[in-house]
Amino acid sequence: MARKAGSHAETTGPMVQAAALRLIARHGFAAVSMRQIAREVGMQAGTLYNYTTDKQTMLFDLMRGHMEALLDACAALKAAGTPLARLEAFTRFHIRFHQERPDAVFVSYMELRNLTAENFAVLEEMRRSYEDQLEVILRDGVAAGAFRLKDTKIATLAIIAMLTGLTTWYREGGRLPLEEVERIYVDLVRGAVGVT
Amino acid sequence: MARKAGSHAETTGPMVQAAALRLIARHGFAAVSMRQIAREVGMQAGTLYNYTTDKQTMLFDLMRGHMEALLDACAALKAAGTPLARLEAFTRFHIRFHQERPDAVFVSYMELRNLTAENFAVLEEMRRSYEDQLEVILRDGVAAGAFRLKDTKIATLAIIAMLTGLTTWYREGGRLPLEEVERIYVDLVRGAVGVT
DNA sequence: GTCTATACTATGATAGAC
DNA sequence: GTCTATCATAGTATAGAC
Repeated sequence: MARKAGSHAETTGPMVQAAALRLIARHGFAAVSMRQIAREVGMQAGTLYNYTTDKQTMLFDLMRGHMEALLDACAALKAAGTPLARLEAFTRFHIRFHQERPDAVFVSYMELRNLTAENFAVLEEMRRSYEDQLEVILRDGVAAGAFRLKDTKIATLAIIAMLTGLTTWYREGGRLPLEEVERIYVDLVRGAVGVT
Repeated sequence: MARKAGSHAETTGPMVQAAALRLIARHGFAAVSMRQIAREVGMQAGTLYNYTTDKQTMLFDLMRGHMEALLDACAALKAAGTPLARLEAFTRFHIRFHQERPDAVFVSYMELRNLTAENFAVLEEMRRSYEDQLEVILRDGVAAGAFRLKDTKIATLAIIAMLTGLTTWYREGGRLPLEEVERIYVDLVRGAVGVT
């Protein structure tokens, strides 16, 4: 099949997504215009509509893509070993995954209110599904007598908030290497679940 | 001093602030128009400019007001007792203060990127000052041999992130009363700092 | 202090030529 | 697939009457 002149769909699509993600993370969805995104990619505003039906869909696709990648990567974690070992693996996974994509994390946590009700519901379901992965570990640990927790649901939310908070301050090349930061958070999490 | 007809500065000013805070928390700063805020208060858009010089100043004043209230209330905490007692007092204070003002918290954490560089710097300094209150407690606890922490700075940020995360899910009348939720978080924090 | 009216700029999205 | 041009609407902010 011959390609038309000026046709670059396979590379341009991802470029549009990358530009949108970066600008939205920086300035917020409502503050970023389609013209800005187009300029960033080097095209005219109208051309963007070859890659998305509208601005809302653009945001939703970015956020869904991030959550899908998160769930896929999390599912690939081997759920073997003691609850403590699994908790450690989850902690390190969460830190690494989020630290590698600060823009997507930022957008996924900050722009929920700019989604339509339907799109919001889809993402909420995915978020809940991710949280469940951690809660199962916590429940297993409590059942095995390894963890001491009053409420595994609240502990789940508290731990995820604690770990995700890292993305607001950690920058590569800072005071500590990520390896060391990971170890520190693992210790904080171990303590929080009552491992002594 | 006679007041002009239609003059309600003392009550209208706070009403404008309250409407702006609520709308911005709901939809985001960039997504809310001056017209919307005016409509919420029951005035015309132009009249808003009797209460603020511009939209940016309006946002900044809201955020600064929140941080000032936070720092004042935190300073009023008696810094007495053991490090563990002070840590517990800080934990309960942070939870209560944030839970009472979900809109202000939301705005203060989400709209930093919509501030000018100068305004941002002011708020960053206030935030750092608040974090320092907790870090002093953690350092004292480590010095006294009561806490076991590898890095008090990271522990400070981790604990604050964990506690603030509560505002994203806690709603009055939910599964647990705030009193109980507080107790659970106190336990999580105690564990995180290595108190057994 | 509030209103109406308006200046000026920007927005999301579409149509049609190439 | 991209561009230019455009539509219809909405944005912040100001001026001047009352």
